[in-house]
Amino acid sequence: MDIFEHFRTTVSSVIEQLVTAGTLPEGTDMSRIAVEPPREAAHGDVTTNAAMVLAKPAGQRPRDLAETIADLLRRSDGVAAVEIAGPGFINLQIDASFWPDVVRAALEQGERYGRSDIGAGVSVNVEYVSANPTGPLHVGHCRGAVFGDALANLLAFVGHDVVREYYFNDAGGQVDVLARSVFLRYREVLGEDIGEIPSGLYPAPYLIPVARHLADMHGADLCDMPEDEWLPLIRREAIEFMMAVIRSDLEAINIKHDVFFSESSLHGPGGPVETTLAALRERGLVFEGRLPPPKGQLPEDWEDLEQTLFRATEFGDDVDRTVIKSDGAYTYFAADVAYFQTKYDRNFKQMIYVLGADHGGYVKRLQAVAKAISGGDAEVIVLLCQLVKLFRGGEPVRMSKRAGEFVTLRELIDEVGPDVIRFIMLFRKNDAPLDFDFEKVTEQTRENPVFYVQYAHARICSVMRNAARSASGDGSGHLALTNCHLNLLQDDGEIAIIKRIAEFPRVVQGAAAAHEPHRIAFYMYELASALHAQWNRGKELPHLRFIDEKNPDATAARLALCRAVRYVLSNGLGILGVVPVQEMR
RNA sequence: GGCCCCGUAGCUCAGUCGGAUAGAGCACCAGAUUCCUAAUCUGGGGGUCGCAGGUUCGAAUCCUGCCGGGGUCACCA
Repeated sequence: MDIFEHFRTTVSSVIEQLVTAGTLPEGTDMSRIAVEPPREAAHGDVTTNAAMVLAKPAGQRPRDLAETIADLLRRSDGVAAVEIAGPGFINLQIDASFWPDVVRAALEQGERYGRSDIGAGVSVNVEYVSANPTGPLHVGHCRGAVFGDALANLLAFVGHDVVREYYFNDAGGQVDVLARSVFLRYREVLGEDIGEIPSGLYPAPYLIPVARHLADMHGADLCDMPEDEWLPLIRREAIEFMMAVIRSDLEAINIKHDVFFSESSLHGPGGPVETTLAALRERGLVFEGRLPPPKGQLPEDWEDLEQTLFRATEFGDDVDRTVIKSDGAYTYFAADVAYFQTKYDRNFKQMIYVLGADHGGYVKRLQAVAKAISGGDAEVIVLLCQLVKLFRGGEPVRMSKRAGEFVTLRELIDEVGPDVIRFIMLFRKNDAPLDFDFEKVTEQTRENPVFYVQYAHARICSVMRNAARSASGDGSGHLALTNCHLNLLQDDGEIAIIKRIAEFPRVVQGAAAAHEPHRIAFYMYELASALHAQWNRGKELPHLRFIDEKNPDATAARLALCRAVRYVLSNGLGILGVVPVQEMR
């Protein structure tokens, strides 16, 4: 039950009548016609700009054409009144008999209400987090993690086949540094005095447990090995250990990936890196060459070296990108190219990369790769999350990554809880910066939107519990609720809630199309607001209370409405990955 | 210097593929609880949508230029 879809159809059929009548030319473009909720409730329930958009092809003034359209709309089903306003808006007032259908649809569809199939047939790969396995996740990873997860939920909700993917760099210098750092800790665990951790190695103590594990398994054996023997062994152990830590941190904020993709699996003889680059070389897109010096300030140690390059400029990038360094090693980007190829081979049509704002420079090269490999068949969508600034009581929290001092995601979860983190992170557009204050977000105050929305859900649950106990409320069963007299819901506040419910599918589709899960969070807030407002009206006007023992029929209808709201809250919070709590005390 | 993002109420932010009188929370002021959870609600004041042009029936939204803030800029991961 999407009323806007319904009335879009109504408007379309009216336009077709006008085409048949010759008022409008054949093949009139209807794509610019909007059928949507007006910004102001006073303007009716549904509004369309059709007359203004079609005025030119019709050769009429907007308001004159609006009159013609309005006349036809007046005769359509479900339309109670039609008004022309402003420069030519056509405002529809929906027949009161329509609203019960909205509630009924929400109840019947329940957990499916708001879902759609607009994404059917388009498989999407959403890659997010993808932090290196060299340490636990910290707050810097948090926003992208939550955003990516909610986006994946959202896309799945509208019918996409979604795979949630984590790409981890287990090849290259960083993980060797990790292994050496662990080796040092290992010797420390065995009783050796290692002194200060040399610069260039990871100083933080989170590696000690890995070292202890190694000591348990191997005793002191590794000390006697040459580096080229212990390094790969420790590296493997350390990566496995860190990935386990990362996975469990992610689970603690309700995030689960479908695929953990290893960078090193791309390397090796005959592997994707080799074959992908070879194929591009065949096409002349990978070649030996030199790069112009970088613009602006020239780095001290810049040298004009011959490298192996990917011809990114042919696909819209600013410069060609190195795939094999002057020392013969592959760049990280070379693995990226091969990685994209594997995604493309897995038949994804959209590859979404959720990255931090500091990776903005990667957008063009990733899109260039997509164009080169898929020829435009698959699309790379890069979504950048702005950084999060941490505060405590208004004071910035200082972090120094070099000294190993940073707030880990785990600490954040332990202190404020997953729901607060997720909702706050999603209650903002992803490309806007975010200040996160430990103290403010844990206060259960009115300025905390998480509790506001959860409270609405808890309130409904409370009403249900009370209704189940009282004589009038035995109709908490599903069928009893859908068969009750929903046309008794006539109070302005009740209608306002129903209108919100009616918007949900549209909001979900808009949010999905724009890749903006925050729209769901704001919608949740508005729906909660409508519910709280109606609750409070019952204080002054007892006959409007959800449970009115003198009026069992109205009570049954309102319980049905509550249940519908509960489904919407629960479905929406489900997309955000926030738990719809049943009780708050 | 090149590229990307941001600039909306005192503060933090929404603003639907361009729509009507630009919205919400906080803060401030005035109210609401014998009664379904006051973690709630009702009312009030508060705006040069950074600036200047352009596109059109119509611009916070699209285009150009400028101002201000942030990010990023060969072989690093």
